[in-house]
Amino acid sequence: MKEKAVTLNDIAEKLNLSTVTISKALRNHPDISLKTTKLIKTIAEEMGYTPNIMARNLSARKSNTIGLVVPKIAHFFFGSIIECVYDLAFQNNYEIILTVSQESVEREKKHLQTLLAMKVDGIIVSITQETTDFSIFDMIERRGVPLVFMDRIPEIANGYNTVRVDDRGGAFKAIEHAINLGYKNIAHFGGYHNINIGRERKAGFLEAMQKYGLEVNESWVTEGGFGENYGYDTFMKLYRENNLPDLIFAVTYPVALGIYMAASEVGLHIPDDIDVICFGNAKVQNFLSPPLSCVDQSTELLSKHAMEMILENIEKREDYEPRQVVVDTNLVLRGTCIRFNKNR
Amino acid sequence: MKEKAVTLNDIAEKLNLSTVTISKALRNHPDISLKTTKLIKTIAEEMGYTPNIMARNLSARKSNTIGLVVPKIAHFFFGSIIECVYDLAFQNNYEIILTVSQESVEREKKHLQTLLAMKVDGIIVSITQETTDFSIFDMIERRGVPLVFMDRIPEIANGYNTVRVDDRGGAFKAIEHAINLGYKNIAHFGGYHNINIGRERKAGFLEAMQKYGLEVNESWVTEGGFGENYGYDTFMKLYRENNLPDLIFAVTYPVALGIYMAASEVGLHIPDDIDVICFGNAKVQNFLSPPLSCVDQSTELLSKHAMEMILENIEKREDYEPRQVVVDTNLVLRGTCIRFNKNR
DNA sequence: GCTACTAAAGTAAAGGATAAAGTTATTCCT
DNA sequence: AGGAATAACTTTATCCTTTACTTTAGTAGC
Repeated sequence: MKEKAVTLNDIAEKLNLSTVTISKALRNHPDISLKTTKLIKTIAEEMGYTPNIMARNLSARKSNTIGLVVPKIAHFFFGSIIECVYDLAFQNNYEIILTVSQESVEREKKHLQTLLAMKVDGIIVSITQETTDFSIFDMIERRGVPLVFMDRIPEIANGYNTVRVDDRGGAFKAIEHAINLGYKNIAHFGGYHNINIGRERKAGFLEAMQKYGLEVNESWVTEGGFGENYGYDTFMKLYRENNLPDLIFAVTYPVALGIYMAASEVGLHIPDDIDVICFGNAKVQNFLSPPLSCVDQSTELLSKHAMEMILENIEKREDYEPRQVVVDTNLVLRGTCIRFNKNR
Repeated sequence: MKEKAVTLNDIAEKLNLSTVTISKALRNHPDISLKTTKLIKTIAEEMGYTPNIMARNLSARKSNTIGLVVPKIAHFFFGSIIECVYDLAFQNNYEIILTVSQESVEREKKHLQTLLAMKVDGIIVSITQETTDFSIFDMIERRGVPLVFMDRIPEIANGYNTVRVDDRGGAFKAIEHAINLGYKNIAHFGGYHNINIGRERKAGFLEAMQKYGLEVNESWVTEGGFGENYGYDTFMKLYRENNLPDLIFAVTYPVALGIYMAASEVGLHIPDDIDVICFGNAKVQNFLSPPLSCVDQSTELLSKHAMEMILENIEKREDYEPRQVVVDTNLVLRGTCIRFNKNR
């Protein structure tokens, strides 16, 4: 019933050659004559040979595999990142082992250990919101496994490869634009501070406000995560207190979606009654009404840099010096935050 | 500089025991006394031992790994599927090797070969829109590798494990609901017919129309894919021809998004001027105005069945009989397709 | 005191592929 | 002709772990 897989040995026996000759021929090794190589390849194809990757990796001490650890999948940002990374890996003949921490520190640690055990050639990781113990990363370094932090990076990342978005600059860009339109009463629904993206986006917001001498209303600067509920609840709270700003800068687009929902529920119209802009781009923003403006962070660039770094690090090994890359942002203006309504 | 990984042998040498004893102890084999087992585990921990999964898999002829092939990642439906599958795998101590075909037949084939080469214990696959050559799947079967088709399944799936959504029933449910509201002029922006979900959804639409004796306007039943552009373009075409229906049933939610965009562009209001309902649920539908009603297909159920089948198939091997599972759908009513506007 | 059995460990081989070093046979150079 | 260089293979060792079988010592039963 079950067909046994064809091995190098099977081919070798059939052709009365040694296993190694087969192996070399299939890898186009110059040791083997063109004629023999051709013959071997034909027969291998005919017999339906597929290499045993486990055996190959074990023997070659190289897996052509990169581990990827992300906190979430069904999320536009990470979905795009993953897609890009997979694409680049495919182009470079690498396999990706994707693992998902679901924002859980224990899972993250377990996944990293698994990746080490699988002998991946390198690891790209976006840490969870709560990662505070970095000993595992030191261990990875000591093992000599190339490592790149992407987007979500630890506080002390010196000596590590990092690729991140210019969160602070992006936030600054957005707020500066809003201020130039005439906005003064600006709120920031911010993310958690223990993660760089939360801190930096807030910092950019504050920087812009300060630069233009605008007062920051404490009750308008909140901290509460990255999800729809947070946006919805915070908006509702301010609405009930009759304390709404003119513009809200949301830390992520789901937070902005929560705001859209709340606004529509209480009959306030965006962008006339209250305006919104957010950090992070997603396709759906085009289909909202009004289409949501945002600070775009290029997942392509992020992924490209991360892959380039990891591949270079894998190739050069000891001779490689870790780099810190910061990717620039773009302000994408659609139907919000494009004019200041004086009659508010 | 680089720390060499600790192997069973290293522990064995340190303790003056044989490698096998260490291996057995770490796997709680009854051959080894409790005392020795404890000692070995302590030392192993101390030395920072991590098993070499390549070697283990090679030796044990089992990888505890399931291959997953999907056409897309950054897509709500597949994103959710993947997330669910990963979750279930984690709970069952399996690893997932995810590969993405990007709707390309060649990539799909290559990925399947890679998964075979990696000696995964089973494969779950959602085929591309264009997969017509199924010989590779026969090969997988002959190799005795458990296989489950999920959501997107081949035409002739007898003898294979399949898990799919009741596309026809779901479509029927939606159209029947609409007809009961009073709708008569209903269009269907359908998907490609060479894939089951395209065919079946259309069949459900036609079935409902026929059951209630409604005429099907040929120019309202189109075939063109699953993306935003298709929805947008088709709507615009009908609009220019002054040939818009009262309700459009979109084959996917991106198609519906395209319709939303087009409608807003030409100043038509949903759901009063023209109404929409679609197949497929996504979080963002709640944040559109009006919130988009749809036929919900449970990714949890789909994934759960697929994983259960593959795990059972892996365990029972030869004694296993392939199953065909059909998952039911739910009509989720939000802001569209909830009343029929007579003044149209 | 002898056989039978069990507990706890060890030995050898297998698993499939690759790296490094070794073997022929042939060609080339002077 | 003698020696080096090269082409085309083969041999052997290695990667690390597991499986199947064997050994050894000690205990129980009669």
